Amino acid sequence: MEVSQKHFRKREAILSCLQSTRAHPSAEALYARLKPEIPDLSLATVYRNLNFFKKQGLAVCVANVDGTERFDADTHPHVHFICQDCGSVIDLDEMAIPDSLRAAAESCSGGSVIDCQMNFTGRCRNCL
Amino acid sequence: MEVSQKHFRKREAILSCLQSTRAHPSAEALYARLKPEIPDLSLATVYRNLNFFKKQGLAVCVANVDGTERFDADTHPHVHFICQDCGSVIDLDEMAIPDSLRAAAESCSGGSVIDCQMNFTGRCRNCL
DNA sequence: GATGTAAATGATAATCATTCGCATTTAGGA
DNA sequence: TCCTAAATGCGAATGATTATCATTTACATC
Repeated sequence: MEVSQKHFRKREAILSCLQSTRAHPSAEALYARLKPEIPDLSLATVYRNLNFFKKQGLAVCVANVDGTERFDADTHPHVHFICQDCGSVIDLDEMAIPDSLRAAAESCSGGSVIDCQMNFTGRCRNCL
Repeated sequence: MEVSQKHFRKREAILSCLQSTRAHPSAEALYARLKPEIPDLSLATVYRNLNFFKKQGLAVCVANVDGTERFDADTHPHVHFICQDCGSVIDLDEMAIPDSLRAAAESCSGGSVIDCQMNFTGRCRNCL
């Protein structure tokens, strides 16, 4: 059991790890979280699979905090709060992005909208 | 006149270059635009001054496109459209971000909001 | 005009996140 | 068992950004 687990796909482990958190982890954070249970995991695999998930619509990059991309398995457009001090990315579930905005953006830009992100930056409750 | 210009501050040149465009340029783009008229300009100076402008509230980073930060001298929160194909960042002036959202974000998050950005990604009119 | 000082700059090395190249391993079918 | 395509590990390469440090500039004071 121990041994056979090593031979299973790591892709699923990475995806379920991303799906199990609301912390919007970076690639490095996912790697650090998985490494103890999957010792032969490579950071490159995490990056590769995150790109794969993006292409497949299983994950999105919701923000770039201090030069590092942050990911979310919840691909439904929603609002985030990003703390400039501690770098945490928090869902603001109570705030919805109305679908009407997408249509408005398309008519204003003349292009086709694929995704939307709305991020507030500031100082979070803990850092205040 | 030609010669003395070289001795004036480059900071103002960088800022006015940023203020004169709506293209949301990267540091490299600003550098390329200024280099012909200011041959002894260093890319490091562009980066340094962009950080300075951010601290002073004279500019903001509105998006990170393909790993490159894009800047705007218009610090008033407004909506952008980012083309996944050509990487252009376009203002959607017709779409306003109501001030009420900031207050809502503060009450939802419990933190203090400093800035807000709302970006739609997709394919622009030219690339369609 | 000479001088002192703090800020600004140029050039380049260093850093850090991310991607690439390639050999190896795995999964799953013939 | 053998074959093939996909997935992976490892380490090098890349590219954007920052740090370092010597030099230059602006500007006040003598």
